[in-house]
Amino acid sequence: MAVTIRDVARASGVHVSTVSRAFSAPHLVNPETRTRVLAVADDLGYRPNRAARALTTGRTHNLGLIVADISNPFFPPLIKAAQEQARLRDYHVFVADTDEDPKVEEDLIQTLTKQVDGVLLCSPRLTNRTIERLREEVPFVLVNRRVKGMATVLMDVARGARLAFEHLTALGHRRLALVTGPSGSWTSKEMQEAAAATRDVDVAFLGPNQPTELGGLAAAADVIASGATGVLAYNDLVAIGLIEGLAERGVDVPGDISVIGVDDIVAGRLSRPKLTTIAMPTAAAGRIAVDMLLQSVDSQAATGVTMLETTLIVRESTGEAHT
Amino acid sequence: MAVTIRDVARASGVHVSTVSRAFSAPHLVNPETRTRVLAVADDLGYRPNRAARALTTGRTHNLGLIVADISNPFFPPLIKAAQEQARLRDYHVFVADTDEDPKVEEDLIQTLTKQVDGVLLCSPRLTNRTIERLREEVPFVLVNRRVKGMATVLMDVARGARLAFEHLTALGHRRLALVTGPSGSWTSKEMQEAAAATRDVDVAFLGPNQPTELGGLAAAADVIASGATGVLAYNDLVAIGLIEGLAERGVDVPGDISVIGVDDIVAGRLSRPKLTTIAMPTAAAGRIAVDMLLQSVDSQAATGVTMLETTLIVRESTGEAHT
DNA sequence: ATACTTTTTGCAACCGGTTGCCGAACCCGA
DNA sequence: TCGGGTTCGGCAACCGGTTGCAAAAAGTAT
Repeated sequence: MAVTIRDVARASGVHVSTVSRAFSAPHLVNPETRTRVLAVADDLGYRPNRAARALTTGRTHNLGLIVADISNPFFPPLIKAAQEQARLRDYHVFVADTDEDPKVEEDLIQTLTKQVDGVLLCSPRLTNRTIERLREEVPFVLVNRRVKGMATVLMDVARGARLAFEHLTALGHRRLALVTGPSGSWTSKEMQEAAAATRDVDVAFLGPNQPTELGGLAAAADVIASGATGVLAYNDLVAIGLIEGLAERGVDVPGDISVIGVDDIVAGRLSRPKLTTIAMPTAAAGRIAVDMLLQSVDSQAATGVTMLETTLIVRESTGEAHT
Repeated sequence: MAVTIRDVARASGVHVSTVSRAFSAPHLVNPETRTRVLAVADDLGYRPNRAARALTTGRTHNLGLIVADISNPFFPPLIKAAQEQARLRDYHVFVADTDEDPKVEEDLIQTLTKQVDGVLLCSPRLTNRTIERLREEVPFVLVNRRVKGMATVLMDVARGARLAFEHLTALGHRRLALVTGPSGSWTSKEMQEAAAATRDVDVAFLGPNQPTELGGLAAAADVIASGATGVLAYNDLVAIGLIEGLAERGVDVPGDISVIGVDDIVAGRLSRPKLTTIAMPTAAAGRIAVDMLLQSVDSQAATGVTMLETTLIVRESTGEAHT
């Protein structure tokens, strides 16, 4: 059926091992022989069988990429970048979606483990303990989650949150709120810490909430009840939902309440009012994470933390407080 | 290192073939033996090596899923559903993104081909000829694209478009416009045909456009120039961008112009005005496509067309024409 | 020309499963 | 107790590559 290495060997009058080496260890074969073999291989349309290769080398040349929810616009740029980077290194990527469910997440990892050389865990909801257990089975790189001793790519949300709160206080807001995300979220925790560290103003914690528009919609009542006039939302989706929820209750943004999101998704740029937000370098995170992962696949040295900068982008959803 | 089938065989005092059969051909082994073997396997933490299995069976138990752009909110529900369905059948899914580029798309298919048992092609931008050539190499199922003799899942956009135009004319609009998508798009073509078939009203074709908010934003000028008061956009993203573009030019939706989108993405439900749109059963499409694909992987019978219904959802972006 | 390297190639085992074939064990009825 | 039919399990080849080892070839020094 498919053309194998033996077909190529026969057609070019050399042993299969020579063909194999022509591909995977060029320096071990006479350049002349090599070009001939390659020509024949190309002629026959030979493509190495990755399953066979995986069997002997123990390398599948596949990576796993696990995200909480593909539908969240935060992830696609990261996924795209990761895939592109992986492709450059001749790796393929399995993308899996956990539906924000830690149990699904663990299952998924278990299943993937045998099929991939490494796993990228984005914003995992698992406990540290579980992550540490799982790391025994397969190399990991974490994105947006901190576990001691593990390779990690972080985006500096704490700083972003600080910028957000400073922006709000500079506008005269004195009662602030933080609409948090899911409970297992590192991002959420970082934001809370940043909030706790801001002086001279109250920051109410409202949550946990689903990290979606619906979550924001549902949080609108809480926000109003809290009396806050400036709020930082877990992400843009939540912010957009929140703004909608507030509008339904006759509260204007930014007239009555200022809202800041996180992620800088495209929808935020086009919603009305345009969303003030903290931009996250997701594509860079994806690329870097893949590089770290491949590195730790080769050498067992799988540590190191990369911190990426975030930026506050001021648009229309924040305004001066009415004193 | 990892526990293999031979370890299990040794530990349970049977031959490897028996262990193998205990897993993949239960009826060929004594129930008693089987349970014992399974117990031992479980005890040892044995997991079959998929690469090894793939080597002998020729089945990788992987599927490829190729989409034009993961960032387009239209796809994630489809991807999720497809993955879930695949997982139920013990298959994994490679998701790949072509960036709307036919060349990347072809490359991707070529690379994936050897790694998967079948490929799901969503809204491909390739030519029919190319698709027909590629189908020789691996089973395909197409989503949102019609190529004779190939297994296909379609969503009835033509009918949806008809409903949209009827809705607009019923509101009194007499000059309509269709903001089309990319040139290779089947959906776009269907919409154009539906437009051409509507009687008693002009439908101007504006395009091609990028299938994103930016595309819609850019199309705003054309729409105004066309003098249309009712427009159907290629998808919700385009519609949202268009509404924004119109707003920037002082044109109100739905006051001055009515806009209808396609896909019913969440953002449309939360944008202002809430988007009137044609809902697409994307999750169902993903599930069904996977089933068709797996079916055509087993038996070579790879044909059949499934057409899924679409629905018009009227929200706030359409209104009466001012006569 | 001989001995000794170094490069190039072939040989064959191996990775971890699957599967066709065959014999052993077991069941049944006569 | 024996023949015939099932069921069960073992044997071994095979899938398509990779790789350690050794032989062959080519190059170098003496």
